Amino acid sequence: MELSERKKKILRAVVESYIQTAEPVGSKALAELAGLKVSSATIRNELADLTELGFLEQPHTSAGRIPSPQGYRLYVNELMEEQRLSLEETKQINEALHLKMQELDKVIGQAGRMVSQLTNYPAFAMAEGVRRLTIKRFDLILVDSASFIAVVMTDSSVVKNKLFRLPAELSEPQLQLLTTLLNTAFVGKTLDQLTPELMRVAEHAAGSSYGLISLVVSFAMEVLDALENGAVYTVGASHILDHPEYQDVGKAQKLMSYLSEDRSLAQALALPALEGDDTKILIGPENVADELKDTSVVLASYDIGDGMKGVIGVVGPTRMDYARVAAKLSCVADGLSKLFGQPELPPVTPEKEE
Amino acid sequence: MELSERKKKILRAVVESYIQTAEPVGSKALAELAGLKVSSATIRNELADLTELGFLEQPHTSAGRIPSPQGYRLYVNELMEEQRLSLEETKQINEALHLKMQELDKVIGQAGRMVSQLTNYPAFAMAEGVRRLTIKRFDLILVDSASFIAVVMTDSSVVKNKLFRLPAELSEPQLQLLTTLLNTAFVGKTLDQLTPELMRVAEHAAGSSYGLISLVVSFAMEVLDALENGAVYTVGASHILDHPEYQDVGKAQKLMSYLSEDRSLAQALALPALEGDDTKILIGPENVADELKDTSVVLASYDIGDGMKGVIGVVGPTRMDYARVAAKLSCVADGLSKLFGQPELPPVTPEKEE
DNA sequence: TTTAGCACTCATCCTTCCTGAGTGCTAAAG
DNA sequence: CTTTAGCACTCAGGAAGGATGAGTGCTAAA
Repeated sequence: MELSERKKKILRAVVESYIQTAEPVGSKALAELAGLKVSSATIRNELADLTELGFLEQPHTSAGRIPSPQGYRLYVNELMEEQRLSLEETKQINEALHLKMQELDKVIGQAGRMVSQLTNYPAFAMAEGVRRLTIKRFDLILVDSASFIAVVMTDSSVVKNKLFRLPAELSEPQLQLLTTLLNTAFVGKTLDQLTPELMRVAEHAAGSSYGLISLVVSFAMEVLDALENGAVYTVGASHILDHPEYQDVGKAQKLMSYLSEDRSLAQALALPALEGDDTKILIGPENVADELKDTSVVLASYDIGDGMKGVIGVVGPTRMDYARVAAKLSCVADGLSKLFGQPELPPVTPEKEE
Repeated sequence: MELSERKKKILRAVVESYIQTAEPVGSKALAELAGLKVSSATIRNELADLTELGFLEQPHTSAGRIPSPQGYRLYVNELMEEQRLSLEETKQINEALHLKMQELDKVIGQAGRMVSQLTNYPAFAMAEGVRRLTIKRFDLILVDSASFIAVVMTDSSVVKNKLFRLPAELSEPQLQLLTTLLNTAFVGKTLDQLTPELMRVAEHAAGSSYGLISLVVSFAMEVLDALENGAVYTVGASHILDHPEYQDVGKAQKLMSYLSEDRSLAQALALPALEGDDTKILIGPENVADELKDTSVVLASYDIGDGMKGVIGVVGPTRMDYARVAAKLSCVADGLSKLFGQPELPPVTPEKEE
């Protein structure tokens, strides 16, 4: 059943007023606000209908109405005006993106940080490996005679490194040998293909090198594992205290500690994120995780390339400025996609001196 | 003027009880608790003296006493029993340290995370460069024909990398040339020595390579800059909500947002951290930063080697379990110092398979 | 110097009351 | 059939007024 035009207009007014003020909205206020030329009594009748249909709720008999999750859903789907960011803002975001994106594996975290700053909500960011990753290359760099750094690069172009110290001297040629060995024996293998047997064989070929091969390969395995199981970052959790729905410290604490459990957050949001491809909005009970049943989540995903997908999102009370958040989020996601998709020219700014 | 033995005993009892319960302590409770064979009236007299001397405070006339910052100070300096961690605990911490310490530049952050988990307070971690850093080595790794990764290693053995994309093809030999050029022209230079002129000269020697030299060197400069100006990490800010002194959301929010301003935190704590070398305790108003005037900070520093010093610490209400926190903190700091100071043998555990 | 006793203070809790925003319903008007 | 005015009703939230009890300071006796 379709709602009448007038009902929609009223519902929209309720949602938007409530988003702004966090106070239940009454019939009188609506009569002025909604731009309808009817009396508050008429509005009351309509409100009663909307409540019965499940789009609005009443905190108590003598209070105004607030949107129910269903109400928000309708609003988001049909009533909400897509917010356009000004060119100015878009530009700012993109500049910030270019500036901040340093190391590839930190992109995810930075993206989260940015989104949180932009929206004033807690944000999270994660990456989902769609395919199995492999090691693309090993480099061993001598630091001094007793230590070296292993640099491991995956086929998704993430580079990680670790310092190893050794009880005995190590010469450049030895290291060269090891590097070659590593590169021939282990490159192109997925995590499961890096078996202990393989390591034993390589170890043997290397002769007596204190089990270095195993050490480095174990490190590589950890790297692959971490990447495939998608690290999650949450940023700006303290922003939830900005919103009146979390004036109750107990509530705030519950949500916060849930947000800092990166694992569960990832599980709860991985699926929805990968379905659609534009921004996705999950309102209150639509979330699978119990802890999120009365919060909303706005997600956007972007392509990192090489079968990796990044997901960024925002968590907040159901009373969230969906239009604004969605706009910003999709701007960031777009920016990131472009950042990964297209070659980065030496930027126009000629030379940065400070 | 020295306090009498009995006064000290009472002060200590007040502090310890208050640390546990967060409730003002009354004379009657103390009479039983403090193990003194005197009546509550006597205690009352002593309490009155201690209050007059400034070691205790009264929230209001008919409440018990709570320690003043001065009281905590005396407690920490003279009365507190150094807490020893059990061997079990020490071992656990050290194991966790070894397990978690992956990439060198992430050590700092991880250390903070650990401390926060261990103490249930928000923690921060930072590194202070005592001397100027230089680049030790450049590596350029070809990803595909249109992009490469620059790996930069500083003389403090931190390795950072960044992906560069290019409008045109790039061959392995070209990259080799660039690498050599970078390594001859820029290695061993401090940040200020990497002048634009130097870059122009090198650029010229490289011929037409789209200004790649500048790009890579700029990246290196950013790395040096970031390292020297000590990144700060704060972790577990949400823990402050665990403590009753922050039931007031306004207060909690203020502290939280201060904690997330990494810069100011670093400034406020860099100095004290570098002075002493064991753990250092700053109580309430002893902090320079206004925002920390009614919180306490416990700090420990450790040597990263190569002129870098790491600082970890914990922030909490003045009513903090100083003994416990200090013990854990110094255990972690010791562990880290050892980790950096001594060669890491291939650990005893023969082979980790999961 | 210590202790018992007593009057006093004051945060906290509970109850009660009041106010006002907002409702639902009814009956008249359009 | 829809809209409106009017009115009785509900109920959260704040203000005001005790009552409670933990804890104090002081005094006078041991």
